[in-house]
Amino acid sequence: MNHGIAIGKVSQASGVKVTTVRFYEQIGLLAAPPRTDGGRRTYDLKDIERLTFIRHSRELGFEIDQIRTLLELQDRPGQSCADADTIAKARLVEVKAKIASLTALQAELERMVDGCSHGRVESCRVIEILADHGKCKHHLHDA
Amino acid sequence: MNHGIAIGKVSQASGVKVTTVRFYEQIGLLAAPPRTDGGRRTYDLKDIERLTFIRHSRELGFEIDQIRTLLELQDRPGQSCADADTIAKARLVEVKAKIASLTALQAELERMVDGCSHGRVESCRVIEILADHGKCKHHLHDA
DNA sequence: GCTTGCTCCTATAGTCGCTGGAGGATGTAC
DNA sequence: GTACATCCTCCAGCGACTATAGGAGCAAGC
Repeated sequence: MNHGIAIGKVSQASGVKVTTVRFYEQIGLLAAPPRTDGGRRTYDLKDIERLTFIRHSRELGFEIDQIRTLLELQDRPGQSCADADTIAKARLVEVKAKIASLTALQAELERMVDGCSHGRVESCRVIEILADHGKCKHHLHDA
Repeated sequence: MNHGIAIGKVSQASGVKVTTVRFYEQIGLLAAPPRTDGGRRTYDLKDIERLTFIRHSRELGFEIDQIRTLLELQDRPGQSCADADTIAKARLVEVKAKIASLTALQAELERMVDGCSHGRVESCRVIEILADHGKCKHHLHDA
C-alpha cells in the first residue's frame, strides 16, 4: 500500500475530471506524479491545490497558456505580479465586450421571438430577420 | 466565359470566408453548385442569400444543426413556424444565462484587478483568488 | 503568344480543450 | 478467492472552422 492520493480522489477534491487530470499532465500543465508499483499515479495535497487553481482559472475563462503563465508566477512568489495583473485585465476587457455583444444579441432574439405571430413560415419574424441582415439594428460581433 | 458568381465574390457579398463556403458545402449545409469547364464553382444570388442567412444565424450563436433546421423551414414557407420559434426561444434562454454568468465573472475579475497592489506575487490578489476558491463569492458556471 | 499574378482547386492536418471508448491491469472488500 | 471499482494506455472524435502544400485556371498587359 503506497501513501499517495489516487487520481480519483484528486479529481473529486479539485473538481477536475479524471480524464482531464491526465490530459493536463499530457500537455505539461501538471507535472507527472510518481507511480505505485502497479503503475498508478499518486498525488499529494499540492497537486490538489494546483488543480483547483487551474479549474478556477478555467471557470474564469482563462486560456491554458495564460494559466501556464499564472502558475509559473505562483511558483515564484518574489516576482512582480504585473504579468498576472495584465492577464486579468485583458480578460476583463474581453468579458466586458462579450457581455455587450450578448446583450445586443438578447435584444435581437427578443425582437424575433416577440414578433413571431406563430403562423406560417412565410410571415415568420424569426426567419425574416435571419434572412435579411438589413432588419438587424445591432452590429454583432462573435457571440 | 461562364455566367455565374465565383466563390470569391460570393464570399465577399455574404461575409463568409471562401474556405468556410467550401466547408459548408462539404457538410451539406450549402448545395454543391455547378462548375465551370475548368472545375470552378459557380454560384447565383440565391446562394449569397443563403450564406448571409447562415452567417447571421452563426453570429446569433445558433449551432450548425439548428441552422440546418431553420434553412429547411425557410425552404417550405407554408409550414408552421413553431419550430423556428422554439429554436430562437431556446437560444434566448442560453444567452440570458450566459450574460448572468459573465456578469458574475466580471465582478470577480474586477475584484481581482482592483485588489492587486502591483507588488510581489506573494501578496497578489489575482493569484490569491485563483488559488483559493473559498475567496470566490460567486458560483460560476461555464463562462 | 507569353508572362505575370491573382483566384481557384483538392486533400490533408491542425486548432482548442477536452471527452469517450476499447481492452486490459490493479487494488480492495468481503 | 472472487467480485467489483478503479485505474492504465492508446486512439478517435467533438464543433466549426483554419491553414498549408502543391497545383491548375484565367484575365490583362506587352
